Amino acid sequence: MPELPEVERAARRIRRSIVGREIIGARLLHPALKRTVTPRAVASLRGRRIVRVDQRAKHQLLVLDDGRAIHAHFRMAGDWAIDTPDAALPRSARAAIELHDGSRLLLLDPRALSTLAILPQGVSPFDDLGPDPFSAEFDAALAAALARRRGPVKPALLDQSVAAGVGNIYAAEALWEARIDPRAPASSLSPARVRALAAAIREVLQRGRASGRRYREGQAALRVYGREGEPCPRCGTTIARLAQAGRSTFYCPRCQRPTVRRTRKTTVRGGR
DNA sequence: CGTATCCTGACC
DNA sequence: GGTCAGGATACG
Repeated sequence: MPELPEVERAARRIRRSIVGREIIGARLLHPALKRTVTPRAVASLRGRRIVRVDQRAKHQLLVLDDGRAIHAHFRMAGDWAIDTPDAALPRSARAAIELHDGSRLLLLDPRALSTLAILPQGVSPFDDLGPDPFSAEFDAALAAALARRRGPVKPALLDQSVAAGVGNIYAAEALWEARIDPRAPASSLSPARVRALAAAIREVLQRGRASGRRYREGQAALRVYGREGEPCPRCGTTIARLAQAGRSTFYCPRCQRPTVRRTRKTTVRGGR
């Protein structure tokens, strides 16, 4: 379930119930996690209090009272749940953290690709992230980053050092909004197109936040993602799909041209 | 840069 | 049985 709005919601949801609580026990429930977090590190959580939950892009930090932090990343399918230690563990439970107040925080992930790490004080995954789309410097930073990329724009948008928090769905949606071909070379976009793209990224993220529920293919909030074969909501042309860097992209072959230019008399600007 | 890889489950 | 999935990264 996690694109940025889901991660934001998940962090908010657990914040209320875990901040200020003391960890009385923690368990890893999947071999993939046991490979990356030592039993000793897990044991060291006992007795620590969670002082806050930080979240930036798709990264979450459960900050502990000794300065360390539990770093969580949901990858493709993670989520949090809160229950009690006596409840039956869901099949998708990958880690369990019991709290002093009798509640239990579960990392759920049917695919088991989520990651957990225990970070020493002073180490933050946030340091490697690019600008937040809602920050003041985003537009300029995006323009600079795209200008120096060689490949197509869509994979560039998924690079978290280019735009923090943009995922596969919203990259496709934003490109549709901005009428940019996902295959267009990143460095080929005009300043106006880049501005439109930056605004479109904010718009689709905002829409995702507002839509509240998880979105699924076929939901009205998504214009192109998962809609191969359906008509483009803007022009009626059949939505196409292609793979880039191993990820599916959906786009309108008509609205999203490499460059919207006509060779009649004068260059026609993008209007409808 | 693209591709393979980590996992499991849903769907054809 | 094969393909696909909202992510990130190691590698060629």
